[in-house]
Amino acid sequence: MPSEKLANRERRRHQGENRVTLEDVARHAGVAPITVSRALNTPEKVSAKLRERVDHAVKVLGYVPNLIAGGLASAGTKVIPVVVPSLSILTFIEVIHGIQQTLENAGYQVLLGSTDYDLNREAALVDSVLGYSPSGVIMTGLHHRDTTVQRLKAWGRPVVELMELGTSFIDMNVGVETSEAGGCMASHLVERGYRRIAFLGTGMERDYRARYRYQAHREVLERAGLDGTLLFQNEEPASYEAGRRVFLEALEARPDIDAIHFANDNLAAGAIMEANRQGIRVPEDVAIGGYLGLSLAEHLTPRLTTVALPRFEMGVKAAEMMLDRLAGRERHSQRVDLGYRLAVREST
Amino acid sequence: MPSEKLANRERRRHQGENRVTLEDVARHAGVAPITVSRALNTPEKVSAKLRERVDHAVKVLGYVPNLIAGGLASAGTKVIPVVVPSLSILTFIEVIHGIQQTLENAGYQVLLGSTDYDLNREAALVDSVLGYSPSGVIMTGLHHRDTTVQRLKAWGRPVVELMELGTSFIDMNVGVETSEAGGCMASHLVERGYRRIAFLGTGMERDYRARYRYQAHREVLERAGLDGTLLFQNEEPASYEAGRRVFLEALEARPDIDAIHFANDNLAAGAIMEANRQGIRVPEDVAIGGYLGLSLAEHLTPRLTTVALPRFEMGVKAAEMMLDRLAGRERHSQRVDLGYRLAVREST
DNA sequence: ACATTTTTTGGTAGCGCTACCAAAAACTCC
DNA sequence: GGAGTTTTTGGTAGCGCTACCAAAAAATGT
Repeated sequence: MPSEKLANRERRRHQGENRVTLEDVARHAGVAPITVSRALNTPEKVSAKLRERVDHAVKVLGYVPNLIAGGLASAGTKVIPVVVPSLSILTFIEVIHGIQQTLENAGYQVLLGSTDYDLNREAALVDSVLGYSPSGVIMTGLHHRDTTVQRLKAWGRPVVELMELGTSFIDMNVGVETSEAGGCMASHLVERGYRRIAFLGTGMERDYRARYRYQAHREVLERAGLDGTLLFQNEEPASYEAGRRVFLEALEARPDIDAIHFANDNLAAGAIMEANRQGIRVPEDVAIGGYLGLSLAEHLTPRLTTVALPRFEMGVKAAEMMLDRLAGRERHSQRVDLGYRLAVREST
Repeated sequence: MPSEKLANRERRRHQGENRVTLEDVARHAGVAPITVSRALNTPEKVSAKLRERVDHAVKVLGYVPNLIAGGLASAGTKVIPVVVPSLSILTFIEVIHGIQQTLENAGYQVLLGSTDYDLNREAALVDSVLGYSPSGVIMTGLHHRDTTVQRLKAWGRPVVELMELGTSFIDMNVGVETSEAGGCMASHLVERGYRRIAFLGTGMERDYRARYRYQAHREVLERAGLDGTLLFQNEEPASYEAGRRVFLEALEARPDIDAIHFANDNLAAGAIMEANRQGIRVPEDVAIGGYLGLSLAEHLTPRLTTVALPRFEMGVKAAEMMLDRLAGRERHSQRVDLGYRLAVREST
């Protein structure tokens, strides 16, 4: 025989938590709960007199809106997951910085996810963060598992994919033509008259964008009648030390190399610093070019020639595209090319 | 005269969303909704046979748990806000990396907040993120508005404050003795025999930890009978360029300086690279010490002497302390000193 | 075979807010 | 002053899941 239904008060959950709710604020202010909600969220719909009473009650009671309940009731939160392959690579850090600053200023929160270049992990992460009913998702790169693409398309809310540009993207795409950017450095080295140009990279097994750049590098060299297969790589994560090591490896294997195209500036910087220590003159003995545009590039001796990406701006733009979409504005194209810049300095 | 109550189906919200809910999964699997919830969250409480039916239904229907609803029902989410003063300073980036990796591996999500060294902004941010009913909060530094401290203490869930160690903290504290660390470099320079030692920093108006280190630097010098007031600073954000500039400023103002204690490695690296360009010999003409332990320090010519902080480890430890608390374990002290290390290299 | 205990499964009110519908109050026009 | 319109305020079911209580089934012991 079922027991009698408990009164609401008796059946209460989370005993002892005793948090102030919107209902408490409503009672204190002498208005309906929905008026408190309106006062906080759409104050223009509430008279000045009642707004004042509500604001006072909020202050006196120390009320903090429960965004979980609000999110459930309105089918969404002001959270934007940002999914990147790595948090130890400065590129993504600067992008995140641009995103976070722009979104936070617009009243949104960034949920941070890192896939470690693993598409299965990305798929699981996307499933997980969608559970928070975010307003949209910002993710890195155009390569995903089919399930991830399908899931996000079916989800139907704004998605920005950033870094490289492509012709096929889920919703919006912002970045640079990554192959073209790689080819740009190769062209520069060829135009400078170098003949035995090597490509040095690390972690390229996982970093397909670096592979694209090598591809483009190769094509440029072969079109110029040069050997594009001088490639030195390993799977170390990119670092100054990795750059130092792969640089020494390359010079030992092929002392005739007259220019090196590094997959990124960290590697290039490590090489330049090692060259300085060993009395190898850059660019006299070997020219060095990088990719990314780290600020360090301007301070090295010699200053590093690099292909500079607008990383922080990319983050800002991705966030702006997201916010415009969320606000129902269509100010941006769905595909935005931010362009890169060849910064020719002393190292070539 | 009020209209008749609408049937549930007729009164349904969010028309057209048509998302798969746990109830749909329950119907498909032929079990109660709570059984689906248990199968997903505490599978050991469900028989293997029913678990299989549930898992199959989840897959067939493409169900994604609504963590908002789950969070409301259970009075909490598996989200951990991480609040840092800046996303453009490598220190905090590496800490965030340690935190995020550890929490993500434990099934938690990081909500990222940046205060830009503004305690009012921090207060607003804390109020905002508490609205998501997070499991705990990780924040940077021990300086907060009184309202922030009161709010977090009243909240009663785990809070970790990281970076500098103190005697008064909200809940848990992990970091290093920041003054002692600053004094360490000063002692090193004094012991090395330098007599006119300057302290160079930027952004110290906002970065109280740097001020603490200057304070300690000063005390060490004055205890050694030396002038501790040789201070060169401005409010530029720390960068290689800022380091370059303040370095040149200091040398111009006081050509007799024989050693420089930089507030951080970015500044020190900028100075060393500029010294190289200008033919100023380090440490012969002027010795240089830094603070932080950037990997760049090991690659410069000369290699930089620095006080190294375990930044990534600090993040990992903060997250572990949080997770232990959340799991009801008391493996850690509430105050963990990670220690720093004086890395003596060529620049002194 | 039955009693007792343990394990598994289920019902439902409620977590806190808001979308939706509606009523009341205020304002404007004739 | 009353009719019509606009603005402001209110009631409540429901968003999706789960804590709590309870029932049913299975397992164990005598």
